[in-house]
Parts: sequence; C-alpha cells; structure tokens
Amino acid sequence: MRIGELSERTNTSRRLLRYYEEQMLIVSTRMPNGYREYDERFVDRVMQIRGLLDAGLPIRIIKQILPCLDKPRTIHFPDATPEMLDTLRRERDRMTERINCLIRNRDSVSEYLAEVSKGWRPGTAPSSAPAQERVPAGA
Amino acid sequence: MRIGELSERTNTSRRLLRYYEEQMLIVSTRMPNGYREYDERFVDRVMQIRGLLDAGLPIRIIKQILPCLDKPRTIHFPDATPEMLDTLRRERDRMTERINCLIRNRDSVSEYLAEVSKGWRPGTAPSSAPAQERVPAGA
DNA sequence: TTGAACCCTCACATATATGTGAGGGTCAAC
DNA sequence: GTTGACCCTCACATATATGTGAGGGTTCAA
Repeated sequence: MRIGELSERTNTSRRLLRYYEEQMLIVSTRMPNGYREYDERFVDRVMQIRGLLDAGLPIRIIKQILPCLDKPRTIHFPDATPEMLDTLRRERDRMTERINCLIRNRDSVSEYLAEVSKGWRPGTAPSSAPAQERVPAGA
Repeated sequence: MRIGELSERTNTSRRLLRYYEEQMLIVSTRMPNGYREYDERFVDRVMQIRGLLDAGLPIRIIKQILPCLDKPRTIHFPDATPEMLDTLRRERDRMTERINCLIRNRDSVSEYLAEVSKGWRPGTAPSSAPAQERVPAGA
C-alpha cells in the first residue's frame, strides 16, 4: 500500500510516517515512480510504535526494543551485542517502574472517582464504568 | 526547606522545580528575603510528579489528576465539576491503555531476553563477550 | 570585609515529536 | 490536455520538558 492508506489505517499523519522512516523505526520500498510502498505488516508495526510512543518511550528506545517484538519471534543472535542486551534489561526494568507508577496513580484516580460518585448528589448518574484491570506485576 | 535541599532530595534541578511551580504543579511560600520555602510533603509530591512525567503523562494532565492523589484522601467536592470528572475518567482509561501497552511490550522484551540467554553460547558470560560482531544498528 | 554558597528573575538554547506549507512530480478520469 | 488526488523533498514552525547563563541579591563564616 502507499503512504496515504497506511496513514489512514494507522491514524498517523504522512509526515510522521516519513519521520519514523527517517528515524529507522520502519522502512519502505520504492515504486518505480519514487512513491513509498508498504506491506500489510506495517499497519501493526506502526500501531505498536504509536502505542509505545504514547506510553512515553522515546524513539531511540523504541528502536532498540522493536527487534524483540516480532510476532513469530525471530531472534537475531548476530545483532545482539552484550551492550544491547544490557540496554534491553535496563529498559525492561524502566518499563516495569513506569508500569508500577502508572498503576499506583491510576488506582488512586479510580478510588477518588469511586468516592466522589458515592458521596455525590444522588440525583445524578455519574456513568462511571472502569475500563480496567489485567495487571500482574512481574519482571 | 529551601529550593536547593528539595532539589537534592528529589534529584530534580532547581530550574525544573521553578518550572513546576510556574505550571502550578507545586506551590511555595516565600521567606522575607524572597527565597522559596517548601515543607516536607513536597518531597513526595515532586517525586510523584517526576514519576508521572517519566511515565509519559504531560504536565497539563498531571495537574488535573494531582488533586486525586492526596494521601489522606481529602476530596474537594466543590472543585469537581462534571467536566473534570469526565476528564478524569477518560484519563484513567488512557492510563490503563498505557499500562497494558507497556505490560505487553515489556513481556515481549522479557521473553526475548529469556530466549537469548537460553540459546546463547554457554561458554560466555552475557556481559563479557568479545564485542566483535556485525553491528548494523544499535547503541 | 571579603568570599563562598546560596537564592532571585529573565531570557535564550536544546531535544523530541509533530504540524504546515512551498515547489514540484505522477497518474487516472474527465 | 486539464484537473484532482495522490506522491516527493525540504525547510521552517510549534509544543513540551529541560539546560544554561547573565546580572544581581542574601547569608554566613573566616
């Protein structure tokens, strides 16, 4: 597909797709006329990138963990230097810290909302349906 | 305490503490000479802010959820407009999405690391191998 | 009384992720 | 063959979090 379709399907501006390519998070082949050509799996890939970005990871880190995230898990031994593995371990721990921080704070917000809706004027229905929970905490 | 001590105890530059104040995440009283004065609880408060920031939340959101995070849970009913509660609910859901995204990806990284360490040449300790291999992209 | 170690404000600089637009090709439909 | 919807590169603009430094007070101890 061309960049326009990928853009629509991932809800990501063309500008950003080109930026991610420049940052080497994704690649594209070129058609004879110079247009970028993407194959299907880039839809998921781009959405994964968006998710990580939204979760607060910077591009330079995403670039490093992206090779670990292939779905049929193809490990590239030659690519994994000990330095990269160390970085990966540190980053995994950092992600765990972020997760725990977010969980703690989200739970506080949830609690607050629960208490407010309990004590709130009983005439008004607060319509709060917690979209929550699926949280083991392991490293 | 003055800004220098808070800075050291929270590992946050003075510049940033002033910035957080300007953004109204924290407040300070002033001593007669104009120096900022903070009380103990700002140590935790600032660390909480740092955690949320590191987890990817922007300051304008942190500002909104901060009132829900007081430890002895003092709910300010008059402050909570229905709009703010809606924002809060949306933000809680957004945090949950981030959490799940981070968990998913962290688990993938963990898995990758586990598989690499299993399949690695058993003679070599993972952080002391001769660092001479093809390195196409990485740190 | 001088100097070190604090503090103040103000303002410009940087990095990162993103938007916007100019100037210009390609291609299919009318 | 013109039009409209695509695409390209390049470059400047914006927002956010942060660094850095100038120019200048305050406090305290040697």
